[in-house]
Amino acid sequence: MTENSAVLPHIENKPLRERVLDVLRDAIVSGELKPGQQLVEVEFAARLGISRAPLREALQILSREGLVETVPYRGTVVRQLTKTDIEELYSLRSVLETFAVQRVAARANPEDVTRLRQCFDEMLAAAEAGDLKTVNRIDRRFHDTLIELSGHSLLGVTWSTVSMRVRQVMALRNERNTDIRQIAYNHLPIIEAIEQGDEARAVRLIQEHVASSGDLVAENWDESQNGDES
Amino acid sequence: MTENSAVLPHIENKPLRERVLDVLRDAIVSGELKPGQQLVEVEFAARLGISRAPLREALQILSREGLVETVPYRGTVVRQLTKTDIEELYSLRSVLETFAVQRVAARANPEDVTRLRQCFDEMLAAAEAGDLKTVNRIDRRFHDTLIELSGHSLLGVTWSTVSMRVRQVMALRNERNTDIRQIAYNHLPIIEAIEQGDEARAVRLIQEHVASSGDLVAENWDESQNGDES
DNA sequence: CGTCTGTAGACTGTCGACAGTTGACAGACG
DNA sequence: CGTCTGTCAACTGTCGACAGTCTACAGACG
Repeated sequence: MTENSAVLPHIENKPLRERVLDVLRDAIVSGELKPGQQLVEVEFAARLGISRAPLREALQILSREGLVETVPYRGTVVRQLTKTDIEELYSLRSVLETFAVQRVAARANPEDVTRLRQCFDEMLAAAEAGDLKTVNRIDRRFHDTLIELSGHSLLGVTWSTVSMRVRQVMALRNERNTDIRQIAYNHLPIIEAIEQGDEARAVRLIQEHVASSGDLVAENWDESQNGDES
Repeated sequence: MTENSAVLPHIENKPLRERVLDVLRDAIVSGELKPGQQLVEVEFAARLGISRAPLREALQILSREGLVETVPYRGTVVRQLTKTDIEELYSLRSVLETFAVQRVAARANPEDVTRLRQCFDEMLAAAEAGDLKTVNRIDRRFHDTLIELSGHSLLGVTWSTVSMRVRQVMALRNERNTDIRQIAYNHLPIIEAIEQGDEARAVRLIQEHVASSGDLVAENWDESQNGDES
């Protein structure tokens, strides 16, 4: 070991399947690949400049995550999202976040609260600037942080699947521009309840928070909006 | 369509990866493949009489399910189970089952109760006969049924992952022969609470039920019991 | 004309071979 | 002797080719 400890950028050498996975996942949750669209292996492999093997391995995982649906000998399709799917998604999300909030509020660690407050501040700033996209990104970070702070790694991996699909729903929904600043302020009481270690109130607030956004999306969900491929 | 409607047995033609998946999953959750054991692709492909491609696709899924761990270029290993893993597993299990019980108790459907009672009866009969293996199998079925009756398909897929890993823990634990008949009787109050639509009590009972079995396993968990390969 | 059967095309499923990466060990060098 | 540098064997990662399966359509048959 020499004394040379200059910080060099890490050279990524992830297997192709992982890079493909990231690309496809992102394309699906961002709504770029629309529900119902066929994912023909030879076509996509060519488009990505790779062979079918790593692509197939990535598709297996996406299938397991519920983002695509694979029927043997028939191919892979981006999963359709029904109203029921969305209701289930948000109800499970509520259950998972409730669990996380319970654990975080029970500890009421000041450092945790600081991190959450930081999210809130940034979100508010973005809201003042009218930057909806950034607000949404920080909103995601807020909830991801909540899960992370629960210190429950299994909850973390479970959450990541649910979270991705929520993100997809957000990308596909009929834009419903509520008061953007209100979105930010909705998070404040949750942080305060956690800060005070008031578990019961924190739980009630997070449930209301998730339920209201879930209801909003579900009510205005148009089953037919996700037609066919582009 | 002719009038010939004789019921013929379905010929299974599942892709190899799915059959391989079932075989490997079963081997892992039954404890046949022990934590820490290396899964060398060429070796297993040869042992199963297939090529590496479908095996690899199956391994991707097992990895995503948390049963194995894959490090790029280094291979796949059956995942180790730490005490923390077990605590997380049972706490998440409790959360998921609580959610399911809430939904089932809220409906308090008589048919649902009948199905649960049937599990109980069979479990009791097996317990009287001293057949621990059957008791465990029906115990699994009881809890699976609870989830199924919740009518929440996303909860179902989430449960199946957790459930599998619980099964693995059961297979690997230091056998702790409690009163076998007591296991069966523990389920009865839960069923009764559901029958009466007493959501709060049903929730409390299921949480106690899961927590007690979780604690029992976690307390007696010996980290070193899962050494190396056979 | 309606129904069944055969065929063609476009896919997915599977395979065997080759390329790339890793960790361990042996030898060069100070 | 301790450290660094090749080299090697055992794997995993990736590829292109072939085999198997499905759907749709066209033609035979009553």
